[in-house]
Amino acid sequence: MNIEEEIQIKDFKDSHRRMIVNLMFTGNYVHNMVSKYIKPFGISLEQHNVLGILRGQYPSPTMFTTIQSRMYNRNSNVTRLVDKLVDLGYATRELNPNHRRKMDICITEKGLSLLTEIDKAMPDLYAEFHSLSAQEADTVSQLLDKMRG
Amino acid sequence: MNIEEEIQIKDFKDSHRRMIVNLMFTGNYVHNMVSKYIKPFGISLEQHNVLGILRGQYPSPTMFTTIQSRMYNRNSNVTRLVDKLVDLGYATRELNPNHRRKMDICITEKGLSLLTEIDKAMPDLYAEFHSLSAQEADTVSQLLDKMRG
DNA sequence: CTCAAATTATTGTATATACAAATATTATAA
DNA sequence: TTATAATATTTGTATATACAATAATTTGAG
Repeated sequence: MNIEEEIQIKDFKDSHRRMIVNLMFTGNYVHNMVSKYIKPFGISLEQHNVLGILRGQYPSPTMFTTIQSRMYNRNSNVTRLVDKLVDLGYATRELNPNHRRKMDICITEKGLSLLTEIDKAMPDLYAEFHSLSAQEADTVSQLLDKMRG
Repeated sequence: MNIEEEIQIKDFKDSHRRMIVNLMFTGNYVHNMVSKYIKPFGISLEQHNVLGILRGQYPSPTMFTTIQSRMYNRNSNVTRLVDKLVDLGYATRELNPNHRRKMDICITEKGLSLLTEIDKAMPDLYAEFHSLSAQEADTVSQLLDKMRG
């Protein structure tokens, strides 16, 4: 269904407006799809995003600002997301011994196992996006990168 | 900057994963850009979205489910967004006289004026997206429509 | 007609977003 | 060295998201 049908707009004034609306709508669409896959594992998409970043540095620790700069949504409040992950036993947080204003955030073994579990289900999720070919998916990525300038 | 540099990922496993991440990231990027344009007018992007839908039906009223189905984000809680718009004097809400379980939501004159004001600033906003040509913007829209199936 | 099902809107709750202010620590410049 | 600026994290607050539960009304099958 095209974006006009999807949200019942007769016609957009120009191509850029259509694209902007389409990007916000489709961003939410994708977010919802991925979110529904991750929810059953007991964490949110945003918490999963943080865990993935921690795994990328593992076994080195990561600090808050680094996590924030690598998230899909940089407005996320990393302090509170990490709080949750620590409560759940998926991450640890301690003061960096050399720079006492920095925090060392680390993924735990339990966190790594959880990610492994979630990874197993991922192919099923990605399969839902195969109405586009790999080439078309690449085209989308290239155009989005160019759009953000 | 491409998505790998943007969120510091060395390489994605495949084209579809890169696209999915890129869509979530870029959806947030666009949301933030548009949001910052609308904020100074005293309403949120989501409230603006509702007002636009109400204007589309004006002078006919619109009911909650119709608003919800046409929003960029369908998980929005329309009751509370409309509450806010009514408080601000941009919309009215009354029981539909023929179907007492439906509500008639209408944009006010004040709401229409606000939208007109905001529209005046829009070309400046859209200009920020012209790193893509109109053809490229159309290609993005077509591929997103196809992706959603 | 009557009762169950469907529709429409509201409310409740936990989490996330957006943004500003506060706090603590480290770096730097006079 | 001391004051100032920069960095890193936390906290506060208002709004929005996500989802489930409730309530009221209308529809429709029997």
